[in-house]
Amino acid sequence: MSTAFVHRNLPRLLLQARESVMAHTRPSLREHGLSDQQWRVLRVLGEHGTIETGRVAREAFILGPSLTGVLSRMERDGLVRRARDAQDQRRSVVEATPRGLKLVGKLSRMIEEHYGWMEQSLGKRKLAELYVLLDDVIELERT
Amino acid sequence: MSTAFVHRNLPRLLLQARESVMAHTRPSLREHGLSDQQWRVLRVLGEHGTIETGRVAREAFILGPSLTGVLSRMERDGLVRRARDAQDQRRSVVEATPRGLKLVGKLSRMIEEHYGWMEQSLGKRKLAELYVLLDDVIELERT
DNA sequence: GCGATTCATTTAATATATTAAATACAATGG
DNA sequence: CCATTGTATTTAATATATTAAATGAATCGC
Repeated sequence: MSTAFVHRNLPRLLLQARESVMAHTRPSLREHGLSDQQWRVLRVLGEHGTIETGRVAREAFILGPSLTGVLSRMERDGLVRRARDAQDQRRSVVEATPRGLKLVGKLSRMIEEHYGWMEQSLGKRKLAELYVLLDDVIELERT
Repeated sequence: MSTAFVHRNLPRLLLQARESVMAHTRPSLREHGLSDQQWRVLRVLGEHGTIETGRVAREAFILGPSLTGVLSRMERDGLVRRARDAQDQRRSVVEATPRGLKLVGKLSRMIEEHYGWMEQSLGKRKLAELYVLLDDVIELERT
């Protein structure tokens, strides 16, 4: 009406695209009692085994203070175990419990199937292009 | 370590890309006392004038219950004004105050400059391609 | 007109995000 | 060694997200 925006709303588009992808995954996560963040943490633990919480925060893209709560709830639910790092008492390390690991396996298979579906419906080529463009945008920040 | 993911983490990439873009805008928003969500709302109001809160929710990509709180804090801060819709008493309508509109103008100019910078550093062509690919991904959900 | 249904928004309860400040430990220089 | 400085995590306070349920108003069929 009054204010004119020449360009499209890129942050909003990225948010919408993310929601669109997660719309397929989320119901499965919820069925297993996982929040988006808990899944991100679990996935990182599945890839790395026992690791420092600081690294979990970076890889799962969750800020420290949020991670504190996420991990304690996951501990409460028997998905992870925490301990102080023996070498450096400031740090703490986390690992998935057997139950947590089982969940990662089950859900990651499901998600890989989803990628297969996306490659078919969107095209393997386009998906690869998207990865490259997103990497480029992410790189811009480091400038 | 144990679990193997063949594909890249698309939701995470989209999240990172969004953060990367917002990293430029956010400091200006905060200087003016705005949260990300408040800016999204303000931007919508700048484009549409007086509109129903339901539409604000859709366009700003904020769920109803969250919007309730966002709007009351914005009202508290003198950025918007709310009223019941005369025709349909279930709905409520919002509009930006003069102060809110002034902010939209100032920040939208700043943001348009940012797009100019992105077009230069990333390339106008690539940015356009990204828009198309994101639209495609968003379309997938409607299938 | 009236009851059932539908629709828009809000309330409630819990989880997560954000920023600043606190804590607790480690590394370092003098 | 000890005081200083730096680092990892947590606490605190407020804002937002998420899901279900409640409220209040419109609509529909009869």
